[in-house]
Amino acid sequence: MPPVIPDKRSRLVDAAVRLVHRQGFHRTTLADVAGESRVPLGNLYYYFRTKDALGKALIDRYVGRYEELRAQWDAMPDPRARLDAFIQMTADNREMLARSGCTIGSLTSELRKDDGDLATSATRLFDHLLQWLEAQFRLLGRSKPDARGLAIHLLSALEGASLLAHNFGSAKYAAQEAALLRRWVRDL
Amino acid sequence: MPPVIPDKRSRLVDAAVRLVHRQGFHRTTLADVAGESRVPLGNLYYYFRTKDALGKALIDRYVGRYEELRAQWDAMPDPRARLDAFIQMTADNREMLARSGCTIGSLTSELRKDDGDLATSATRLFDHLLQWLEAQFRLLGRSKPDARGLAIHLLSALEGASLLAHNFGSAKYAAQEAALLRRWVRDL
DNA sequence: GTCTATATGTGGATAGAC
DNA sequence: GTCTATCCACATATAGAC
Repeated sequence: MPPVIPDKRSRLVDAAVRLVHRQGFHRTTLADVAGESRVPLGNLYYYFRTKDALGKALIDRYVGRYEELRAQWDAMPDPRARLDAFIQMTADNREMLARSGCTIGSLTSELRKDDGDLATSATRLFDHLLQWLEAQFRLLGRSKPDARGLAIHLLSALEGASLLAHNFGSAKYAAQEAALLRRWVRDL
Repeated sequence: MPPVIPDKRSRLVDAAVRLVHRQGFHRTTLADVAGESRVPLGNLYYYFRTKDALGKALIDRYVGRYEELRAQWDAMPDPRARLDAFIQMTADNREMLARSGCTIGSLTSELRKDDGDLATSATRLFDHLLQWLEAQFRLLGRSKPDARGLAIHLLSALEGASLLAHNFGSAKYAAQEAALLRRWVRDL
């Protein structure tokens, strides 16, 4: 049986994920994506009629990733352990965060300054995440507005720490803030 | 006496500040900047030989702004009041943050993905800020590593909240997180 | 479905008159 | 110092053969 080679569409999105994270969406050309995935440029247009279409597929890919992670976290019995796992992810990815920042954070920050549909379609990523976080704090007995505030605080702190790690090119910022937030959740 | 018209160089940087904040650096063309500041495109190159040179002037402008703010804050006798004023700035600017995000945060996040000098020159903005914050926490009696961690936490949370406000196009995220952080500083 | 060649538009940058 | 006209590189997108 030959090794499984992902279909071209997936390969294109895979390449786009890597390149966009490293270079940003606007600075990543379709020729870059075609080259990285070893698909001729003209052929790329068979799968994605415009660059925006590729952008949407990129966002869909992130949504899919998030749903997988969420399923893993939801398998844990304790909401506190779930939050801990969520925070730990930032510590685990600290080197990548130092190199290129948070995939979602930097993408939304970039795309929100555009005017087309892409500007709004990145929004839903954080929306899902915040709702899930809010649900965990509610399970810890917090009132609805209180839980919302804590969810925003936690996500803000992690996104900001990723931004700083990226700004300074140093994983320490992500690691240190993650450690602080883990203690914060433990003592809540 | 005729009204004071800022010299062309300043006008160009002023226009760049507005446009880059709204559209991002890469999507802001030199023609945009020339148009906004009513300077013919060819003439712009007399003041800035390359787009990167304009980018550096942009960063210098932000450094200047920050030094003015810092002088105001340092005039306050109490470090707790200084931190409070720092946080309050995010609440005051919440509508602007919802529209275009944090000027420094989104600029550094964008430029850090480039390879030239610009990528590193945006870094110093947060560096100055963190050092000042750390000094305030030290004045509150914290140990050096402790103060550093608190400074990172505070800046992270505010930058993350700005990112969320921008992502959702809603000032609430900035306002709510600022309120939470003011209570946090008060009770430290 | 695949791929080469190319059209089209745009943006940074320069030439050179004034 | 100022401004018009233009060059050139490059990125998105298309045409059309296979």
